[in-house]
Amino acid sequence: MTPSERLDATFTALADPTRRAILARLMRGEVSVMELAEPFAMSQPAISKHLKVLERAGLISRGRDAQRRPCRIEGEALAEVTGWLDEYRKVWEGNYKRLDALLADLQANQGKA
Amino acid sequence: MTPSERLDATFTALADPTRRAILARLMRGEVSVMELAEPFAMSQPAISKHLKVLERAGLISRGRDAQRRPCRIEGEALAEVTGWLDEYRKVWEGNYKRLDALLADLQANQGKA
DNA sequence: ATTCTATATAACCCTTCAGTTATAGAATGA
DNA sequence: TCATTCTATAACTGAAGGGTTATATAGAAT
Repeated sequence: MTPSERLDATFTALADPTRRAILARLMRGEVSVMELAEPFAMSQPAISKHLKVLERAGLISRGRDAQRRPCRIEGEALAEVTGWLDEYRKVWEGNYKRLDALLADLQANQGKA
Repeated sequence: MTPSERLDATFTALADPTRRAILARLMRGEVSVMELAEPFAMSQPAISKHLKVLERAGLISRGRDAQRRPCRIEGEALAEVTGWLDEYRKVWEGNYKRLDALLADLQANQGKA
C-alpha cells in the first residue's frame, strides 16, 4: 500500500460512527467480537465486516484466545494520520498568525495613512 | 449536524486522494475552480462535486470574485478531528507507557520468582 | 442583445459499502 | 463423536459515491 492508500484506508475506516464506537470500546482493553457486537443493534457479521475494515487500515489487530479472536487497538495508523493532519494545522495556524500580524500592523498604523 | 455527523463528514471528505490533493493545493492560497481542476485528469463537474463534499465538511469555504468562486481552506473542521484523534493518541501512548512499566518490572524481578 | 467564461445542476452509469440471512469452519466440552 | 460456541464467508439488497456528458445559470465583455 502506498502512503496515499494508507491514508485512504485509515480515513475511510474512521468515517463510520460504528467503527469509531468500536475503537472507543477497544480503548478500554481487548474485547472479543461477540462482546463488541453486543451493544450494537446490528448482526455479528456486520461487526466482523467493520473489524475487517479497521484491521485493513491497521487501526486494530487480533489475537487468539480459544475460539475468540480478541481485538486490540493499534497506534501506528493513527500516528500516520495525525502526522498528515499536523501539516495542515501548521499552515492553518500560520494563516492565523499572518492575520494577527496584519491586524496588529493595521492597528499600529491607525490614522497614519 | 451532531458532533458525530461532523466527524463522519470530515473523515469522509479526507478519505479521497483527489480531495486531499485539493486541500494541499489550497494550502498555497485561494484558487478558483478552473485552476483547481486543471492539474486533474477529471472534468470540472467532478471537481465541483469534490468541493461540495469539502465545503459540507467545513474544510473549505468559498468567496466571490466576478464569475469565479475562489476556495480557501478552513481550519475549524480540522481542529475537531485532531481533537478526536488526540484522545486516541493519549490512550495509545498510555498503553506504551504501561507496557514499558511492565517490562521494566519483569526485568527488575528477573529470576526472583 | 449577444456572446464568452466560470461554475453548478441534472440525469445517468458503475462500483463500493453497509446491512441482511444463511451457512461454513474452527476450537471447546460433553 | 457430537453438540456447542465463536467467528468468518457467501450471496443478496438498497443506498451512496465517484465519474461521465449535457445543460442551465451567473456575471463580464463586446
